[in-house]
Amino acid sequence: MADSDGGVIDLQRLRRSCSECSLRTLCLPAGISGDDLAQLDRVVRSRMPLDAGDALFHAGDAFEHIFVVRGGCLRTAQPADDGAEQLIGFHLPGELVGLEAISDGRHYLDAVALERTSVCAVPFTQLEQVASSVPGLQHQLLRIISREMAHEQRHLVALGRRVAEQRLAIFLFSLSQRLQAAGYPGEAFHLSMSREDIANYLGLALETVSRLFGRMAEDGVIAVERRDIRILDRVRLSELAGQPDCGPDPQGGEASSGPL
Amino acid sequence: MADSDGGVIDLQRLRRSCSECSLRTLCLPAGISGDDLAQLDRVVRSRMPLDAGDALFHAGDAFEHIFVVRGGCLRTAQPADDGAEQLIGFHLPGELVGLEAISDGRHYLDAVALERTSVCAVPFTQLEQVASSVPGLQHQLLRIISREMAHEQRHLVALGRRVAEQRLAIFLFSLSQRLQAAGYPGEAFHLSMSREDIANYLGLALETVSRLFGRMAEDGVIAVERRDIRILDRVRLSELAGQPDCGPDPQGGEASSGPL
DNA sequence: CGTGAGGTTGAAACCACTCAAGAAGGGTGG
DNA sequence: CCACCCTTCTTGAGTGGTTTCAACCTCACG
Repeated sequence: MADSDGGVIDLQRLRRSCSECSLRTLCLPAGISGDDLAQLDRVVRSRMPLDAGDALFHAGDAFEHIFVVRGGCLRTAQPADDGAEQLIGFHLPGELVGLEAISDGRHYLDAVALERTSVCAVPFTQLEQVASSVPGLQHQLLRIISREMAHEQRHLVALGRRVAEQRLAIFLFSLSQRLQAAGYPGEAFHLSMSREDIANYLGLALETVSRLFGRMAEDGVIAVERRDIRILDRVRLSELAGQPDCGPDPQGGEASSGPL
Repeated sequence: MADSDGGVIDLQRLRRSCSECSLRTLCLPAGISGDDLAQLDRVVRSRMPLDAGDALFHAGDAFEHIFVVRGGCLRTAQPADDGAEQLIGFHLPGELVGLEAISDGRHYLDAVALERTSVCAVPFTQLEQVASSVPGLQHQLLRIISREMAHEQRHLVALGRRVAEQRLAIFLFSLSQRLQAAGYPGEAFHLSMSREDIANYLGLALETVSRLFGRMAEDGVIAVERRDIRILDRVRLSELAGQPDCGPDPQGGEASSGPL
């Protein structure tokens, strides 16, 4: 999703602090400044970028860090005995990964980069300590966690639809909104995940996803060229998704407007 | 789920403190004692029990409290324009409700009691304040939130299965484990939700759920009598669910064992 | 004892899945 | 630069599980 910057490893970047990060208003530092931000900065560690296919963690690994996606895209999936897996989430810039492992102290998901992806690692124990002394950080952490739950719940809504086209519409609509929130164009974007991943994510066969892309393109709702998507008719897409278009013109419908 | 105690409103009970609550080891007070627990106790408010069908909150309501189920069962659902809704979760004793509304400051789900249900209400702002001064509470709050995310993710896994029987098996298996965690028998229990709710929760038609109960009973996996369920063959149920039986005999399989 | 909500059961239609083959890149090595 | 391979995606045809529509049952309740 949205090109990670070039191929050269920029060591300068790895040292970049939260205060200089373009995602700071979305991420943990939101609403924090001065000395408090410095405290946070001291525990956050940038990591070397992951290449596509690289794992951030595996099921069974000890839980030590919360991760924040800074650029690129990750997928988390629950492996099954027979090698099958269920895709749990795609994670875009500004989003947190690893929260579900707090309670066990151990990951039960695999997290893998779908493209060149950079993340910040936040040692959980230290994060808790800083959050205790910086109420603004605690608040922002809870806000972000809540946002992640809302993402998951939209995924649940998608999977609950019986008609495959609705599921895909919800997926595309939600992805568009999340990309926009992360500062990328929401109308035209590149899918970093395969048809197979989308199918798994939506509980469909990959052939169905492929056919659906074709049909939605025929209908003029979207344009598809391999993994490049352009939303041509946002209203129709939101109708398919069964959700009010809370896009550029949020017309005050407070009650029924879903989560991001 | 599990009878809420009688019908008489026990005012004494409404004043009962966390330190006397049977759920305290599952709930926010876990690992907290003494003066810290007293601080928490001061902000937690028991509520008059809800009757079946009563709403705890509606989509559109301002978010002010986190709720903890003390007894009974709640369902949360996302309403849609056309009156349809997607069921998001069932909430058993010891579980939190309302977390997804933190980020918006507004609920977008409806929460309704499925039977006579008592809850504690925790004003969120005050909870944050106490959590700042009581690190153990902050930690426990994050642990519980993580547990709730794990519940949701198991729901995702269920909805991702293509075969209806697997979805129902995962639902029953998961419900059994959660009831056990809450201190109720996990082998035999009463469903407080209708077939329609289960179907909605699993993305199926209610007739399919009905037929599935019949088939699983024929196969000797469970016994069904109206809403009373008894698990007869836990191994076969867990196989259907596609998950190792992490029941009474957890055989050390760390990596592949799913969340609760 | 009527009534209605909730649940079961049956038959037919349909949508999505499976199996299968082919097309379209993208990468590698000669 | 082209040939080749491999992965990914598309497209087609047939099958089957789930949905839909409909009737009937059962129990709780007034």
